[in-house]
Amino acid sequence: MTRALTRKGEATRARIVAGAAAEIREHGVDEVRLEDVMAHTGTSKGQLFHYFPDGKEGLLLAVAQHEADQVLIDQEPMLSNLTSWPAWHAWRDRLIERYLAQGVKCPLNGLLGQTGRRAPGAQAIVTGLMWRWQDKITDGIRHMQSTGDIAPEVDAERAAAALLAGIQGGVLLLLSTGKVDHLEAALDLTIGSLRAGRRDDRNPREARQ
Amino acid sequence: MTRALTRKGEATRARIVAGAAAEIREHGVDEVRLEDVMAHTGTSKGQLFHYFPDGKEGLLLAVAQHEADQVLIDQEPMLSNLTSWPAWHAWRDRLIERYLAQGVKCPLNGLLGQTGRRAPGAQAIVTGLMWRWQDKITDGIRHMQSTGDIAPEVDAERAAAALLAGIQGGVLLLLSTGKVDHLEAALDLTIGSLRAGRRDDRNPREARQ
DNA sequence: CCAAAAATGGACCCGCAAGTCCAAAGCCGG
DNA sequence: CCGGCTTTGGACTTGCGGGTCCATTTTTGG
Repeated sequence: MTRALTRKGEATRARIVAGAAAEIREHGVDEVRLEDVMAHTGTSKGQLFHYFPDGKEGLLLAVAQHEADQVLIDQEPMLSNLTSWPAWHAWRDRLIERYLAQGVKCPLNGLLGQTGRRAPGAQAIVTGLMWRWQDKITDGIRHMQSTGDIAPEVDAERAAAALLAGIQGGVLLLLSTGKVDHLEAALDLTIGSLRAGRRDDRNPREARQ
Repeated sequence: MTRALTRKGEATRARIVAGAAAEIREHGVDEVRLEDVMAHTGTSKGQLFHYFPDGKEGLLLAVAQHEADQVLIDQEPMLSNLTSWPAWHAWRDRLIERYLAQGVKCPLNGLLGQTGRRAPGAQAIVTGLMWRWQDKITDGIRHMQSTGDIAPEVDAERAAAALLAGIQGGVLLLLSTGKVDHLEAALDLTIGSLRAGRRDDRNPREARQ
């Protein structure tokens, strides 16, 4: 079925995905025309539809997956080794460095806001990315708890969720304000709070209507 | 100049903006055609271009401003009166309730990801919204410091930035996962951390390369 | 070296939706 | 009640860009 790709074909397909991804990062999803991708990758319309029979839809989906994977890869090896405070801060620095460098050209932005609405599968890709990301953070917290660096009362799942939210929001605000301040603040305060090792995690009962 | 609008004209213009906003919330920016807005608001193409000479661009900008204002209005009167812990939690509950109800239909999503790229001015609108939002939170923190409910060493600006980031990320994750967990976690942990009233805010020097 | 299959190029089609235009109402002040 | 405005309606134009098609070249396996 899916196996009918020559070595050369495989290469071309990859080139298209990478080129389209770059183009999208640069100009945003709905600014990018198939023609742009063709020009940027040195391919013809025939090839595009040869490798992506579903047209733009399919291509976008492939790009989405590509970008989602890249997000986590860019955080390695730190993300998978959150086993000491220096490691955590190295990860923090990597995140800030990466997003600062990337600036406004955010694949996530395109993924969520735009691709999300279009391709039904893109939603799943983003969701999957988020869960994988959060799981990695959770693992890190659990490991720190096993070494006694984080208080055992902390709800690892929940703390990871909050941290991930801070990161996403920080990046979002970087996109609109152009400043990393929010990302830095969110990372530093949340990690600092873990480091202080108390249970901030108060059960949200009282004010519930 | 800008004054050539009858009472009736004013009403029609407002009707168009409100209708377009609703339509966009429901279906997303780039799914909405002028024709949809016309149908939904009982207007004709002539009127659209009469009131928005810049066409879709201008209409989108007006909608963006309308939605941005609404975001803050929806948090009142809580947001402007973060003067006690119960008030803070009432605000928290309002936020969660609002975004839970709204679900996937997020104006921000459209604003940032989509309108942002298109209209250059939309970026400014979002940025303005974020600063106003953050300022309100900062005021709340400062007030709590004045009453001794939050430790004076806390950097109000920075803490507000982190909290805002958590909120934005929480909403973003609500959009992709459909769960409020992240928003809840971010709010509860960050507010809880303020309430515990220590300086999580450690200077991020050490790990800096 | 030879089919068969895959890879490539690019001309063409076609629908959609933004934007234009103007003619017909409706409203307003004098 | 009149002349000129704003307001409204909707037919028409237009260009863009995704998708189709097929002819040609290259690769592959035997």
